[in-house]
Amino acid sequence: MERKVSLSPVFDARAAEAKWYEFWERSGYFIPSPSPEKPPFSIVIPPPNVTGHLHMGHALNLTLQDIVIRAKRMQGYAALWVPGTDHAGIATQNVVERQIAQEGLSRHDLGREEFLKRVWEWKEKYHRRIVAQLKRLGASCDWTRERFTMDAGLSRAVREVFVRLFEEGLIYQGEYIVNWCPRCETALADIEVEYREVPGKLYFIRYPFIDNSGFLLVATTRPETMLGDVALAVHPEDLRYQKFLGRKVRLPLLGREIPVIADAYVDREFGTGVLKVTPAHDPYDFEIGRRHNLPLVRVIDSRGFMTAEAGPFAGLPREKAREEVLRALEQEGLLERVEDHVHAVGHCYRCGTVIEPLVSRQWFVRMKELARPAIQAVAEGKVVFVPERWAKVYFEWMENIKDWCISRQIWWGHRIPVFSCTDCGYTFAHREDPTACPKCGGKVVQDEDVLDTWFSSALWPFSTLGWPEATEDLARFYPTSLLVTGFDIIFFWVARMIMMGLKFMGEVPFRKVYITPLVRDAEGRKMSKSLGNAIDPIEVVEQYGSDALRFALAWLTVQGRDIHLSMQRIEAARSFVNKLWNASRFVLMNLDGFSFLPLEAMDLDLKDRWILSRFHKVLKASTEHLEALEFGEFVQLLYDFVWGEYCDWYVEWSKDDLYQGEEKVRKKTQNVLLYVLSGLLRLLHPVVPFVTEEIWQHLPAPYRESESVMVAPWPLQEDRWFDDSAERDIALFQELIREIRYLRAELRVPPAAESTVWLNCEDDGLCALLSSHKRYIEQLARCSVERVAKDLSRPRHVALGRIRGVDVYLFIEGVVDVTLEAQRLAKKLLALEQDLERLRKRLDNPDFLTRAPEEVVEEEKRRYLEAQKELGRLQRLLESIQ
RNA sequence: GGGCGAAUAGCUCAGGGGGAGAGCACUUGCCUUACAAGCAAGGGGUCAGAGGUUCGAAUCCUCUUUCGCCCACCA
Repeated sequence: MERKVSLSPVFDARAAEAKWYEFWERSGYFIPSPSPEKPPFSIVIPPPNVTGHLHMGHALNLTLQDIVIRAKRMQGYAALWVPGTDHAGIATQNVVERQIAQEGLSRHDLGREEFLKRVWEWKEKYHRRIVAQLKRLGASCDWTRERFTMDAGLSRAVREVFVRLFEEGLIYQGEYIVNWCPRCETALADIEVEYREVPGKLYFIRYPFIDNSGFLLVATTRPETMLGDVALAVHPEDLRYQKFLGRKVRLPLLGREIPVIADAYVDREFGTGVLKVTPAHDPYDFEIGRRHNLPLVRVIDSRGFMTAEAGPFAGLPREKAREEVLRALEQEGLLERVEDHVHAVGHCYRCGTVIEPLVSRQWFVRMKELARPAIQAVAEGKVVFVPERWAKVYFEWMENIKDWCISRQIWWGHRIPVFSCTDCGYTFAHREDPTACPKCGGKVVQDEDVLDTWFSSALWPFSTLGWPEATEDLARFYPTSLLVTGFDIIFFWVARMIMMGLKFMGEVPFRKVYITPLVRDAEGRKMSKSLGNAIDPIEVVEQYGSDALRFALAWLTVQGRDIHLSMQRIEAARSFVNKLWNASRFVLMNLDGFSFLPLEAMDLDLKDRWILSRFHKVLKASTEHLEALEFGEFVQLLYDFVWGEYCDWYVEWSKDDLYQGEEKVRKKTQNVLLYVLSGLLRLLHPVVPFVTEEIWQHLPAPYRESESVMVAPWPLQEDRWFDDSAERDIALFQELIREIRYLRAELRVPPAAESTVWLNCEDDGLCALLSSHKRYIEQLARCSVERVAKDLSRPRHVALGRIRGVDVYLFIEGVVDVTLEAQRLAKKLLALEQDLERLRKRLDNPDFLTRAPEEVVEEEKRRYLEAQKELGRLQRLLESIQ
């Protein structure tokens, strides 16, 4: 069978990407095999925000998931990757609010229904965009199973979960102080608050006793909240203040009389040791207030403005109120001093606004009870974190878990399915929307709030598979096999999925959690739009191709360190893809007269046995790395093998056979080339799916084992191809070739000129090996090996080279520069002497001889003898030229 | 305040109890019929510092320094 192949010298990534993704999807390859004998392997995608755009973190995440899922598919699993998107409550609502703000409108102008209509429109538009971006990366998701956190099925799951938790008393409503974003105008969960160190001030304010017998000095960072003070507190054992307990002070500016109380929470060391208590605006003051039955005085409203309670400051925004309060205090001489003070201030994780702790009525989930089995499951290894250390982070949080505030005062999300009767006041959760009060038949109204977006995310691994229906998918693919996500959402998402999975499925949601590193820029800074250092993955795909990006990301993914992504690294990856492409072109362009031969039927020579040995070792090691989710090591091994062994040596040596070998030899080498290439394409396919598919499609049968590399079987690894002796021999040839190349380069032999070389070997075995394969040397060192013998005497006009066991005599034009020759050899001699010295020291140490393992001692002795022999020969060689 | 991670070539990083590695960058020479996104050769490092364990430490332990991250109720 003859094939004429003409392929461009540069891989056309763009054309391949469009062509092959469409082909794979059309062929149904992304859909897991229904065949029951195939074991299941499943991943659910961390659903990207529907209105978001793909950033490098996603690209990394998706690449790693795709690598695993593609490999598992080839390894014979029914591999399912469930795609989907998240409605991302606050984030999405904010985006749409900003958009309508450009029309001069607020959501309240539109009304709930109209506003939600706009969000849904937005969602449709951006959903298409994000899906298109996933596809460009090559993600082999099963799009027939795509889900959205607010689609009908998932909404049902959310409602089912809520109602069950409600009925079990695990969801409750209460009036508590919560983190409030005055810009988003909603409550936030504790973990949705980001604390940032900001330089601030500590203000020392005098609170005069009502009998004017002096004052207490209080330090605060938030003077405006003093308007809501209801007490001063000191530590009960603080001797400085005990005498004031029970007395009253006058609240500056407002004149309210407030008591001095004792509470152990107060830190005697901080400030003056006197704490102003503002239960309505500080979480810990709230607790103190409860303990002491103090009233709540709200001076800041839900939009961050001062309330009527703030007296003369009513209506001011909180920042302005601070200034005014300070000015007023100063005027009254009550502001004693101001100190610089750095402290952590909470910000909204969605919009960055400073959080205002406010008291409001919210829904909470009791977490302790849910957390207990989830802690146990991880402790027992039912869920394994990779890298392991993240389990510690998980435990730490879970063991100190607080109740979860799940209500949000926004419109975009799952409406809380709690209804109350306007007539009798009966409040209940319900799976369907009720038409009337079940108690009195009166009119019911639904709670206005929606659920935290993470509530629906927590159900993702089973809701996407059809729960609460008992679907086949659920039975087959739950628990899922692997979750790939970032450490930043271990609390938000991973922990909650484990809790909910155990609660509602009675089983963990995934067996393994792979925590990806963070993608940073080349300088190690977080990639962000504001820094302008973000590399847009889609732009990279446009410029370098999806394969290059995927390869670069996987290459950099090693345990225990963030990724520093640079364009240089992406270029290097692109170069590799092109290298693979060109090596394949070479193989495909040299298939004249090809016909298939099984390896067993071939007359394999040294280089063939070597490359097959190396291939099977690499196959074994790389497969193990992949199984262990060591992506960087997996990729590095293949990179080194493809470039440093297959291309640099085997392909080069094969040229003799292909260009001038007899037919039998040519066929043999064609088959070895194809055998290894076909294996490499399959090994590399999970990382670089497009280029491997493009090449695969050009492979001759039977190396193209299937209609697509995507559904080809993983290469079969066989130890019987391991051949240490061939590897040792080839290593010698490589060493020798490098020595001759080195001499030629040093002596400035014109690259086109062919050198004459004699090889003086120290034993017959070496002679036989080198002379029988002297073409290996001639091919790659551009020389003619005229003589290979033992005890060759050194001719005049040669440059001297030396590797273990072999003197190299390289014939040169004109006079030999003895000084240079001596320098070169002396360099080697020095290295050898140092080696010998180090070995001698070790062997002279009786402790080493007695305590080191025997094989180490033997090895060192062997090295010593070899080095000694080598040194002798080298010295004689050096003497002979002087 | 507690915890975690990192420090190795100019840069980005692998490795890991017994001979210092890669990519990029750099120097030199090559458009050699797969590839100049390439080929060949070369220079370059007290493996952060100090102790300790060990026959042997870049590697394990302790401390220190620097950087980064997470958690935490000092207003």
